[in-house]
Amino acid sequence: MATQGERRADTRRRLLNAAAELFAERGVDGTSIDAIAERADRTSGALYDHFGNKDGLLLALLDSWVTDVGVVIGAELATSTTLDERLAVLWRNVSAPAVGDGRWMTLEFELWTHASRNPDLREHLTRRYRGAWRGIVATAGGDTDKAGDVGPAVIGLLFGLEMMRRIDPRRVTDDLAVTALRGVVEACTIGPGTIDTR
Amino acid sequence: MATQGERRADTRRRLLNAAAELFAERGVDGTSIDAIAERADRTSGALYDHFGNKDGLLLALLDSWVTDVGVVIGAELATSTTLDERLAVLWRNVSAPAVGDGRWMTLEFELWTHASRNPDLREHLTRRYRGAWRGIVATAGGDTDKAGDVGPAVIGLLFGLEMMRRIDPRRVTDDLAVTALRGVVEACTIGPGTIDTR
DNA sequence: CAACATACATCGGAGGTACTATGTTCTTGG
DNA sequence: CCAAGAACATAGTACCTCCGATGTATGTTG
Repeated sequence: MATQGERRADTRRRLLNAAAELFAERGVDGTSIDAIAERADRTSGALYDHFGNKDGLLLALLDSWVTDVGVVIGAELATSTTLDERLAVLWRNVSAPAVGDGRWMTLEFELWTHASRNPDLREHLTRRYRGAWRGIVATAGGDTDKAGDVGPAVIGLLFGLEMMRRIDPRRVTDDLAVTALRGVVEACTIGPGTIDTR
Repeated sequence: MATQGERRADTRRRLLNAAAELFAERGVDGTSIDAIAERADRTSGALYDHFGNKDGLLLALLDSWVTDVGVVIGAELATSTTLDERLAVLWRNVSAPAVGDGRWMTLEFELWTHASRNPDLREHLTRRYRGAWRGIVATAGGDTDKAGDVGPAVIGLLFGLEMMRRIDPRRVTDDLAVTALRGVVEACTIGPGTIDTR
């Protein structure tokens, strides 16, 4: 019934979903092409026809996640006014993202690790993160000279806090995250040692 | 000439060094037991006799790294007085550690990823990080109620900043790191919104 | 120097891996 | 209705992997 294009798009979704699940469960290296194809009710031949090889699948998966999460964060930021609210939005989308059953950051770290040894993947990640850093400046920072530094600092803290939360969830509360994030934003946008009480 | 114990200790060191190199180069999953043994000029039989399996080797390697880096950090902290100096010490030992030719954090992230799917490893890491968090409180924090939170926040920021630095080294300067770390310390130890200019 | 222990090597089974070349079925434009 | 090709399956190659049972040389002890 479905046209060829529709069927192809469906299998692409199936393969990406299966890969996301298995990568999060067993890791990228621990997941075989055949296992992904099997969970997607397809065969390895279809997978290679779509993505070429394992890295191609990784890149495609990465892109699909980024657009999904980006859309959610953008929508939530649009309805928030204060700095604390915005920081809470960022943290919530890292610690308990609406998309992907909490598999996002697991996958993100995995992709980062892989990128540190794969030039193509690394270049891709570099572009992504630079975009995210710019978004942070627009979201949290003012227009000071040092405001540019707030991007890597905030994203870094978000990621690092999530790592610590995975180690000990009780110790990394939402309040702690927002407090720490505010500290970084103030330090990076206003300058060392002086802060207004608002 | 050497006694049995000395030879065994030497083999152990060789295997650990080989594993550290290969894990950093190709990743844990990308490294075979045979490759480790070969680089150490031993065989897989010796490796199994020493560590039982790959996870045993990982745990042993983890312990050796932690003690090494811990000693260095401790020594450097002892000779530093101001908060900024101490934070700079922490950052330097993360971004350019004296031990391991910069392979430490690569390995640390790898181990973290592995631990997220291996209960034994995770428990091990949990204990390690809790110890590190306590060390941070003693190093950077005062004795406020919220001072306990400074541990996960500072370690998280250190790790996250290093992740960002790997993506774009020029954007994450030492000054940025110390500034951001100070912001987190102040926000977590003193409380929200108010900071003395000293 | 006999009796034993230690430290490591050898060898191989059983299975998994990424990837490819070639089929097969179905859609679709003319 | 039919040829062209898209979408996927099949079956295979060539290789690598962990792991352990067994063998052996070296060290140590009574």
